[in-house]
Amino acid sequence: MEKKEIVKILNEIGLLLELKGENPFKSRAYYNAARIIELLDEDIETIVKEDRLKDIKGIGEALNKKITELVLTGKLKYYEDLKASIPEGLIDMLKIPGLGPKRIRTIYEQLNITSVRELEYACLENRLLDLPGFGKKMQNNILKGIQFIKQFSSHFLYSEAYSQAVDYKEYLDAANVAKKTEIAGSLRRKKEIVKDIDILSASNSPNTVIDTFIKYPKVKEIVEKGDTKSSVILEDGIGVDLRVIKEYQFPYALHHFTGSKEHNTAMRHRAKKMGIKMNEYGIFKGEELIKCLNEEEIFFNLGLSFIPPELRENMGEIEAAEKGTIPNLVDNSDLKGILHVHTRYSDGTNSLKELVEATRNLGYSYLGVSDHSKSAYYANGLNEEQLFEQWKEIDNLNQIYNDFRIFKGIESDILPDGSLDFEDEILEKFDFVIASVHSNFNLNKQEMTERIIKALTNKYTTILGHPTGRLLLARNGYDIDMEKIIEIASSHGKIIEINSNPYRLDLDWRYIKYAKEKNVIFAICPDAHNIEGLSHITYGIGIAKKGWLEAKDVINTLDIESISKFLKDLKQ
DNA sequence: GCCGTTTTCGGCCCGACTGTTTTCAGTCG
Repeated sequence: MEKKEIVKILNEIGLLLELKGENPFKSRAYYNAARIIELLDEDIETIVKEDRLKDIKGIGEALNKKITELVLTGKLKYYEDLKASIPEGLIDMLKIPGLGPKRIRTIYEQLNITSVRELEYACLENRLLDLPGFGKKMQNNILKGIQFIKQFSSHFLYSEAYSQAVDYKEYLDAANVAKKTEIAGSLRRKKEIVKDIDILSASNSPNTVIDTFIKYPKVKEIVEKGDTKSSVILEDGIGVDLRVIKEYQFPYALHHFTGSKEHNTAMRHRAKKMGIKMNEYGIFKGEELIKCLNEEEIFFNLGLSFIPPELRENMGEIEAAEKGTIPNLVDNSDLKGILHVHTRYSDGTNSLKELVEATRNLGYSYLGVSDHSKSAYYANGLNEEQLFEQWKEIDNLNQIYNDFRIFKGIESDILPDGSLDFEDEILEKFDFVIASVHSNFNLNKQEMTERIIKALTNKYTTILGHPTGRLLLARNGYDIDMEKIIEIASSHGKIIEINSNPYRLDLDWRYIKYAKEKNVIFAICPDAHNIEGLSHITYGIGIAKKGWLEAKDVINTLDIESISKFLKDLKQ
């Protein structure tokens, strides 16, 4: 059984136990185990077969037995029984804001309601009013919550949320009501998908800040308004939380509200072991505050070097900070050039010359052009004749600039049988070849993996484009064995793309870290279809950071001479 | 259900807000 599936089942058991009203620490043990399995670099089946599961901290006798049963038989009786004992609809109810396991249990036990739709009717009939702990307001909120989840999906792309957050922050800054305001939460950690926007302000008069906060013109609904905290929903459905603290508390609160929850939990455990209490208001030795002017000093007081927000996912960053091995993360300024753009020759909207000028004006020293190949008829892919025409134009432009170089590339479709889209005599003339899947997504896992591996091991392939093929919030990636593909990329010296398009952000950062450990090299590419698209590269940088990448791991941090040589050597 | 320099039981991270109460439970982050 697949790791992903095991993780899902363990999490679901945790949830079901909560709904059953079991010991909360018991369900936490399952959540914890799910996370441990999720972060395993090694193949779970191997671990189980070698009976090493029980050696992992957090997996005891009972979980060892259950996970082993799952991995070996693909089933778990305990889970089946548990699931059968609880109506499915109760899990859906958890999506309603303000409803947690306890209240759902009450609703189920007292009113025998088993689905969101039934719950909605019950609210309209005022049947919740008589339940213990419920009242008119609660019933209204549940109704509103049901409307809300009907109307909006609960997640947003990083790029969308980030631009909303920046606008909100600018509004607050302009109002000049707080001494400091920062965007925190998953946005600060640059997660590819976020649930809401977290904003943190420092002020001695929090009410003024909150009053200003809720008057933001784009606010559609005020969900909560307290003395230090407020939540609103914006017109486009995204929720925004504001916390106001005192100025001296700002670094502690910034760390706290940046998260992740898992990182914070691990940090508090560490602090506790050192006799330090840690919360959003400070770190304390007994009652006494340990003064910190910034996050660096907080980490320092816990015996750690600074951990960049992008790494705070409890994926080994605390251990690395303890050892002083936090990587010097790649940054926008490290990039010397751009690869993977589309021009008007295929489905781009700017001319080659316009893109070259734009790239040059942004301070880069080279541009790798990669229009679609001939099979991509939907994207106006280039045939040989059009290709020769483009090469001629590139040659001419390369004569004009002495400080800038255009590389001839292609984004070649990976055909269903794994072959590339041109004959070898054409392929060998490119400076670089990006191989990407754009069709026949529904092959089974083995077929798809073999297809991609065949393309990847093609002599002329330089870069594997958007490796999982996912479209965030819209389409899951193809069914492939990514570990295997990463291993092949590593052993064949092939580059893996970090596609910076905000809908893709592909390769996923969780795999990037894994691939880096296998010595894979990356290219951070905008996949731009117009001049504005060049700026997407900054999202790719965020994801590269989350994958622990340094400049040396990224091919387009090389200067013109080095990358020319690198690309030439790859073809040998 | 897990864990152990307090080791086989008794803890397990912490605080704000809301809505319900009349001192607190539940939810959320």
